[in-house]
Amino acid sequence: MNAALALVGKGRHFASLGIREVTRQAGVVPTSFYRHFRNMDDLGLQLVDELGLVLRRMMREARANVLQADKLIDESVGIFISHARNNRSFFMFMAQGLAGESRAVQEGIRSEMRYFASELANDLRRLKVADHLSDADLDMTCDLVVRSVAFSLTDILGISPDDDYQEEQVRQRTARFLQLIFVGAANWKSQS
Amino acid sequence: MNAALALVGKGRHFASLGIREVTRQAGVVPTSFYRHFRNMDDLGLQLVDELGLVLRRMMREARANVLQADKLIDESVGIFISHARNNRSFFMFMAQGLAGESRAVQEGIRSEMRYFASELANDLRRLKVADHLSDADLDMTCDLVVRSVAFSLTDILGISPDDDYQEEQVRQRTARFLQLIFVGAANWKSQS
DNA sequence: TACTGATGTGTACAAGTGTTCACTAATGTG
DNA sequence: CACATTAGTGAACACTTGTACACATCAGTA
Repeated sequence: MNAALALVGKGRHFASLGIREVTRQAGVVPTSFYRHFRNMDDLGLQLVDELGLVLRRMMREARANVLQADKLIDESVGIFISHARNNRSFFMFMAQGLAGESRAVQEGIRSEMRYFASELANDLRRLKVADHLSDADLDMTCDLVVRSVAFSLTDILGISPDDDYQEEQVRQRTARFLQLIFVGAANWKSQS
Repeated sequence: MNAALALVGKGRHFASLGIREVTRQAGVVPTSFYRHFRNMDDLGLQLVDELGLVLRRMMREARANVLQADKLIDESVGIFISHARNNRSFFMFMAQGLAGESRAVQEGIRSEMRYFASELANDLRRLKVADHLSDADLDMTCDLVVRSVAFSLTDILGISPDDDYQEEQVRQRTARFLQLIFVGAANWKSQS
């Protein structure tokens, strides 16, 4: 799994990886592959599971650092970007998988995102921001937030890892997207 | 190019296509490939160019049908979805390319989206909605709109082409995303 | 100690891969 | 008409690919 991630991190697309290629990168003979996975799709699915762990770690860190609703957005975006930086390959895999060729992987990632969005909604309920929103509308808002941040992935991963200027640009743009969405949510009339 | 698109439409990922595979689908001998393209990346780039045409056609139709700002959102989302339906393979290619393995294709699609967003901004300026927004803020809003719609691609393309119920769900959700964004824009205080 | 389960190794094979080269058929222009 | 350009052909090359099978190594347990 690390070998596959490493290749993805080097710019390869997961869908184009072969068993031999992965085992070669892992420093192991091709046949060993079958001791762990039935095929590449299977490996992809297990990567999605690990991706879930990464996202949960990120969420935990965000909850620990974002104490008041004040700097919520900037802080969260910052945490997200630094995680995307430190787990570059994982997030690349995620971005690829959203339109990948394995339906199962696709659905897995989608489901991780839904979970993430629902947890975000819970946190916002707890923080008592957006009390005027119905549950459904809050869920929708969080869904849109998660999607927007996820889309920013393609921005972040597209720039060189040490281009601090461009990274700052992405950070600001993403934060403003979220601000725009939250302004929308604040003025949203539920059941309109 | 049609052969490649056809394979993508069948669920394959562009990055995993080979020259022989494409020429086989095209009913042509592998060597013929080199008469038209230098390699698969080259083919991808030319597909991006054609994608531009598809998007422009879509924009033209939208401009013709959306006369008043009244039903703007619902109408536009409808047009988008019907185009995504009729050019399924093209939009699949687009969704894949955003995180594809060819940096050039990636950049090409990104640039088409930027162009689309800027045209949208111009249209909105012409319609005199959002007059209170600075140019930069309107651009940002349109960028977010285009991203959200683009993300919906993965929703639409994920469902079976004749599942009308799910398609209607996606249509409504996408429309509500855009409404939320526009409510945000309407209450946005520029240069805040 | 002997056994078992998990992991890794070599060898093998049939099929598929990208790319080359010289050749052919059709097209439209001078 | 002759000629150059374009698109397609077929054989050949050296690799790479997925997968199967029998075998080796090691950990831990009874």
